[in-house]
Order: sequence, then C-alpha cells, then structure tokens
Amino acid sequence: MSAPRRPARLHEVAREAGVHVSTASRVINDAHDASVRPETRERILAAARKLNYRPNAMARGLRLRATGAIGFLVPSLRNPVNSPVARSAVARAWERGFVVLLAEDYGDEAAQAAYERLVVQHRIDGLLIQSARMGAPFFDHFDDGHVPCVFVDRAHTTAGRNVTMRDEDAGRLAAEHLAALGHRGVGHIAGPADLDTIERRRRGFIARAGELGLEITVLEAPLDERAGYEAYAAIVARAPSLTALYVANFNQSIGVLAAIRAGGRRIPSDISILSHDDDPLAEFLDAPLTAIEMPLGRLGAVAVDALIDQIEGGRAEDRLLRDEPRIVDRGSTAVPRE
Amino acid sequence: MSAPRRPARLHEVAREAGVHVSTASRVINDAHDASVRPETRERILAAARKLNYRPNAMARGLRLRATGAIGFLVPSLRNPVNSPVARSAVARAWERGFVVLLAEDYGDEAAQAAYERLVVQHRIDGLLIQSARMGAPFFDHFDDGHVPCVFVDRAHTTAGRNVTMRDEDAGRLAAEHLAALGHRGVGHIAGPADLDTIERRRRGFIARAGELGLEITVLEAPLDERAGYEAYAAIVARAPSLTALYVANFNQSIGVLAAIRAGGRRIPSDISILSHDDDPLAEFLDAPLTAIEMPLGRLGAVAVDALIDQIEGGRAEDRLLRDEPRIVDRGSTAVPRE
DNA sequence: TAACCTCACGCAATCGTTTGTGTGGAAGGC
DNA sequence: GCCTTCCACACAAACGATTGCGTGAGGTTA
Repeated sequence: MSAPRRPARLHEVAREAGVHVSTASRVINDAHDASVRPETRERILAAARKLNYRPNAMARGLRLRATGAIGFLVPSLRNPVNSPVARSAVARAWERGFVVLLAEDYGDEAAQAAYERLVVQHRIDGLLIQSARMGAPFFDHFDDGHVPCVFVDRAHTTAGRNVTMRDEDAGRLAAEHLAALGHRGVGHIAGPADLDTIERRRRGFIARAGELGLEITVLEAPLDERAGYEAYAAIVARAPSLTALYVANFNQSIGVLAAIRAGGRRIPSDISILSHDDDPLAEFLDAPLTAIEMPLGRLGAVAVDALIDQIEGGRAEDRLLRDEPRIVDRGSTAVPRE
Repeated sequence: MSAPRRPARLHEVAREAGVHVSTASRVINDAHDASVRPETRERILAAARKLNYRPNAMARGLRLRATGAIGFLVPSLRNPVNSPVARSAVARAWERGFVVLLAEDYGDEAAQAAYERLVVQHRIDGLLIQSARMGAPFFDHFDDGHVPCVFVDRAHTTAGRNVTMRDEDAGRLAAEHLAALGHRGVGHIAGPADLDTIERRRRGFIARAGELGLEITVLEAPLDERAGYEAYAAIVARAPSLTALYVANFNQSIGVLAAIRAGGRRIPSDISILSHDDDPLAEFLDAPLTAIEMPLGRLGAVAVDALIDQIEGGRAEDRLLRDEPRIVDRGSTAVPRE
C-alpha cells in the first residue's frame, strides 16, 4: 500500500499512536528525549512512518521563528563564473537542511525589494549576498548585525560577515607570471572599481608589478564581452608597446580575444593573454586561454557554511578561502618576441 | 524618524488604530472592503504605514494554505542557455508577487528530495520543472494533478501543464536554411533522446530534410563542449562528404568549432555550421556562429504565468510560444563549395 | 502509612493571520 | 414609539507545530 497522498499532520500521528500531540512532537523533534519511554517512542515513530508524516514548514516557521530557508542575492545569472558558486551554494544549503530563495539584484531598488520580501516578511533566516556593490546604501540594512548575512566575494565594512578568496594574491600572481616570462610592458583590463573582488585583483597586480619594475597600464571596463573588445583597442592605443595583458574577467577575455583576432595579431606570439577566472569553455577557444583559477566551486559552500553557522550558532567570523590561486596554462601566454 | 526595526504585527497596527485585529486584517487584505467605514480604513492604513507593517509570510501561509512561493527545478545552472530562462522566470515571479525557491536536479534522488522539501512540506504553491527527463519515474508525482506544476520546454504526458517553444519548426527551419544554400549532405548532432526539446528539433529536422530530399546523418551526443568536439569526428567519419552541420545545442557547437579548427578546415567555406540556441558569446568566436534563436527570454516568463494562473485560477492549459524560430546570420553558413 | 520524588505523559498557551458569525447601535418603516 | 434592517465592527476559532508546566500513578524513604 502506498503512502497516503496528503501527508499526515502531527495530530493524526499522535492519535494513531494513542498519545498526545505534544508527546509526538517531542519524539519527532528529538528522537533521544529521555523523558519518553522507548516503547512509546517506537509506537510514535512507527505511526509517523505509516502515515508518511512530514512537518508543515509554515507552522514550524511560525512557532519557531525560523524558516529553514536562506536567501541568495545574486548579481547576474548570466555571468558564467557565478554558476559554480551558485551550484555549490545551493547544494551545500540543501545538505544542511536549508532551502534557497533566489533573488536577482538588478540595482538598488531590486535589492530593496528582495530585502522586503525575504527578510522583512520572515521568509528566510539569513541572506547570502553575492552582489554587493561597494558602498551601495541598501547594504546598510545589515550593519546592525540583526539579520544574519554573508557577503560572498565582496568585502563589506562590517567585520565577521565576509567570505573572500585570495584575489589580491591572484593579482600578484598575474604580475609574477608575466614578469617571469620576460614581459616588461604589461596591461591590465580591470573591472568597475565598485566591485570589491576586482578591485583587490587590481591592487595586487599593481603592487606586485611595481615591485617587479613592470611598466603597467590599467584600464577599467564593464565585465562583458563587448566591453573587453573595446577595452583592448583603448589600452593598446594608450600603450602601443605592451606585450601582455592581464584581463580581470572571463567574459572580457572573450572580447579581447576577438579584438586581437580582428586586429590580425597572434596569441601568444604577438601578445600574451592571461585571463582571470577559468571556465570549461576556455579550452575550446581558438586561442585556448591561460587563466587564473579560483576556488569558485568551494566559495559557495564555504559561504553557506558561514551563513548557517551564523544562523544556528550566532557566531560570525570572516572567512578566507586559503586555496592558492593557480595558473591553468593553455598556452595563451609566452615569452615576448624580441 | 525612521521606521522601527522590527516590523509591527497586525495586532499592533490594530491597537494603534483603535480597532480589532480582524478589522485591520480586512482593510489590509482588501483595501476596498465596503463593510468598513472609509475613515476607519484610513486610520488603519495610516497606522500600518507608521508602524511599517509587513505581514508575516509564515503566519499567512499557515492560515491560507498558500505560501506565495514557487519552486524552480532546474537541470543545471551551468548551461548558459538556461540562464535567460531562469532570469525571466525569476523576474516574472517577483512581479506577480511570488518568491522563487531554487533546486537543482542532479538525478532522480535529488528531484525526489526537492519534491519532499518543497511540495510535501508545504513550502511552495507550485513547481516549475525545467528538468524533466522523459519518462523519469519521479514525475509521476504530478500526474494526478493535485500539485500545480508546469513543465517548461519539456512536454510531459499530462495535458495542460506544458509550456513549449516551436522546436520542431526550428528543426524544419534548419533543414530549409541549409537546403536553400544548396547543401545536399547534411549532418545533425542531436542530444540525448530523453530530452524532449532536443528530440522535437530532431524530428522536425529529419522530417523536413526528407521532404527536401537531403541526405542526412544524425548522431546523438551529450550537451557539452567535449561531446560536441568528439561528435564532429564521429559524424564526419560516418559521412565524409557532408557539407553542413546542424548542431542542437550551443555548448556542443563550441566543441564542434574547436574540432573543425583542429582539423584545419574552414567555416563556412569547407563546412557550414548552424547552431541551435543563440548566446551573446556567439558573436565573439573565431567563427561567429549563425544560430537559430529561440524566445528563451520569454519562455521563463510564460511558464511562470502558466504556473501562477494554475495556482490562482485553477485553470491549466498547455502553452506554446508562437514566436517563429529565427535565424541570426553571423556568417557560419554559406553556399557549399563545389 | 504518610510524605515525597520521579517517571511519562497530557494540558493549554502561543506564534501572526484570516474569516464566519455575533452584536450594539443607529436608521428606517409603519 | 416599536420592530426590523443594516451598518460597522468585535469575538473567537481555526491553520499545525512547540514547549513550559501540571499531574496521576507508581515507587521509595522514614
């Protein structure tokens, strides 16, 4: 006989087992509660199985003031580098018994709407924020620390709520890699300065390039293909002699590739390209991209752990993924031609 | 003075306005309720504004047996063609006052877990399923029609719950486009046969190709770059003389491109490539891809509308996006060389 | 055997809303 | 002036679970 369609309420389980609903609740909630006789416990558990009992999340949430849900505010579902983060975040949340509510942050009013619907209406226990533009006024909501939240990959002012990777080291690594190959004039296509991650990469790159005596040219551009395409022309115009380029973002790199191709130059013989962020696609491009791989697959999981620890334990601490940024060499960087 | 941190409960609004909580509820719930005096209504609304009232979603859900949330079961967050669908679905759901719970379908046990957590525990009012593998036993849960759901881009057996695009027409269009250019021997790299969308494209392509007298070769392959890469070699081995290829999926196309490049052939002079699904990336590849564009951006929204109409109105009807599949010509198809 | 303690559970309030039904008072009809 | 009607709101019971406290039975101790 299959389980009944409508899952039973606790009340019915209790009746089936011949006990009061409160006793059933205790057993379901804590199977080791010493204050209930083993034999009774078994009767209740058997009844729950038989009737296919499932707690009603709404009722539980109302009573416990806890929803078992977290919100995930994501900058854009389009950017492919976000998807491994999202995947691992969702997977980890489910493992830990939480469901995930998704909201996309198109701008401050969208973020505000997400805050209203998710936090204020008590739909979630905490919020994972991947989209914090530095200084956006919206994020002040969280400064008082009353709403559990985690800023993933974007350091915010408030301590104890940030999960980051070694972006600055990635920037330094980029400078080192290109310098080691013998490049002297190196360009960096960075992203908008209000994105913290990107900003850290830039800082690391500039600092290390300075130590190594490189002549660098830095240009900011939006994080999409077209912007990368145009940025290439712009940066070459500013520094015609540069022999290598560190590009802050995978999408931009695609555009840069196209621009170089259009200009008739060859990678890496005419110019070396080092991309940030790896993607399975990189291998199949006409110039397979050498890229700095970041632990994106772990980022989401670590962020979710930080958030849930904050929700359940009340402890908040910044977390840094210690994984070394790693260069995946696919041949788009080489010794400069001289 | 700023709004108080903790949003007020209805009870407090009522006290502030000097009425009973039930009256406040009626006003909040239906601002046009004729059974309450305009002056009282105003007092209540003013109090609600002053105290920054927000209904508690848990309490509401418990009482109404409706959560204001929908679930979104997605096959893979990695595939870029899914992201416009997801974006538009989430955006439309938010517009219509619903929040979205995200679950990823790694396989039947994951789908089962999603069903348990979302549907059985009453966390959602309906489920959007983008991941239905044809014939997967899990989906029988929905056959009885008790759980509002919509199968997006995957026709299921149950009538009234499917939202699809004109995939069969897209397949036909592919055959026509290539035939019109003068190709005779044409290959088609299709996807796994248990994916309904892909299967419809294949059916349309084969049917129309037959009418046009093309000699076709069809090969099934998984929907990723590497599979596309390998499928190219395999299909050319089977039909060395084919001059054009219709590829069922954008990711596969990337792999096909790489394989052709590796083999030293040129697009489109040696071989024409017609990809299915368009992506901003296509423009920036070394062989910008001519692709069949589907209304993916509307698909998510229409699916959400179908689901919410089903939830709110009880009416279920299949929906077909009537948009004609459209060829975006970027030059990867041409007249075959003689 | 009376007082006391512990065991193993039942009772009832509570979380915040919604909604069917009750009710006091004013208005209207004769 | 009395009865009816209706207006405009109040009362209270749900929705399904959790939890502090109460309590009867049985056992122990003095």
